[in-house]
Amino acid sequence: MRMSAEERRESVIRAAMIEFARGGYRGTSTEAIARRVGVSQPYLFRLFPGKQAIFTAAAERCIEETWRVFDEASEGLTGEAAAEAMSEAYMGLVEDREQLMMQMQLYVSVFASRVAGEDEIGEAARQSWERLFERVRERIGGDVNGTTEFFAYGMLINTLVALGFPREHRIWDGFDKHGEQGDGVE
Amino acid sequence: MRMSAEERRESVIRAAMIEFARGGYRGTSTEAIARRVGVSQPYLFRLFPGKQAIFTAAAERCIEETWRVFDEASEGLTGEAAAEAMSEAYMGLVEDREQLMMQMQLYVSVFASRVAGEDEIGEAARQSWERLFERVRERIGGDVNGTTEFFAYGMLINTLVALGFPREHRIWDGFDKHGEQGDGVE
DNA sequence: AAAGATAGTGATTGGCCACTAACTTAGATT
DNA sequence: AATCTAAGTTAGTGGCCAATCACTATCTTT
Repeated sequence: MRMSAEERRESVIRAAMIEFARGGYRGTSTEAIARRVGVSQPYLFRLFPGKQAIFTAAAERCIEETWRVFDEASEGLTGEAAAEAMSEAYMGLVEDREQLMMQMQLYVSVFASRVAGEDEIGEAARQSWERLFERVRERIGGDVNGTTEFFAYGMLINTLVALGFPREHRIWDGFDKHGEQGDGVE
Repeated sequence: MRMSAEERRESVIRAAMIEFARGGYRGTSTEAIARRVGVSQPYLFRLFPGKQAIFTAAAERCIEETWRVFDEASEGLTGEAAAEAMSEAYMGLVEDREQLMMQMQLYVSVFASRVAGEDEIGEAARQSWERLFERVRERIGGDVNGTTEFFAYGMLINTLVALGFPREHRIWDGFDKHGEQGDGVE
């Protein structure tokens, strides 16, 4: 039961990803996170300076993990083969929806906090995103247009999954014949 | 000052789009919406059954308005020309960010409410979205893959704008040479 | 075994917020 | 001018929630 502060922080981040993914920043109580961790609510504030910091940590972890999945899936591959491997891996990644929704929550939260005046979280998010983009680009082989297309289809996948379109729905039809055009999705 | 209930509802929806876009569902108080309308907060509950209903109305309006912009921009055009016109119009649309962020807020809220058990808002959102897709497809000329690509780039635009990447940023580079590949963005 | 440090809890608080109930004002109709 | 109706307000309530404070339990070191 008892563990080091660092280990606890780790499990808080994992729990926070799940809870924030579901409820967003404002819709998630620190109580809910603490309950999931199995720890008292006030203790969170010993591990993190505040709720905002927990969210930021979860968001950063979320993007990192995306790269981890891409990296594993495309290890040793390049070009089109790498893109296809990463696309397939991404479809699997969004399947469990926590990763996906945490991503979306991050996007809206960045905007909200920018409106509120503080853009720290946005600064961090942009950096993480750009790094992810560059890593994917490198893995694919340096093609900027191809990488952009890769992410474009990824963002559409995000939207359709978030909206709850089942994979059999005809809205997904445009993904089927896509290998022919060399985009690497599906 | 005094106006009919229907007119008031209209201005509530417009105010709600702005406020919900910034704060999301949970992060927006009915107080804030009422203040923007210039009316007392309890009066909102005479015009709408509850906060949720206000959000739903704003979300639906948001998607409708997107089509209105597409429709105007591409009137009389077909195929590639229509796609290009709509793409350009979309870049303008997301410029003022309210439309864009309301869209994103809708996506995360649909997921959240699905998790919470009620999928009514999701049902409505999927219908609106599919209709938008079909309308665009029809305007473009029936090509499913092209329409999918159109929306894919649209969703990437959403993400990059939400994250706050300025248009000069290199992350946008992949959009530049895009006409060559026949996608119609920028 | 004592002492110091680190992990963790219970109780509380001040503030916000969705929603209700009861009342008031403005405009049209007779 | 009186009346009816629809627009709008003031006051209030119960519930939730981030953060703080003061405290306890467990481990480690000497």
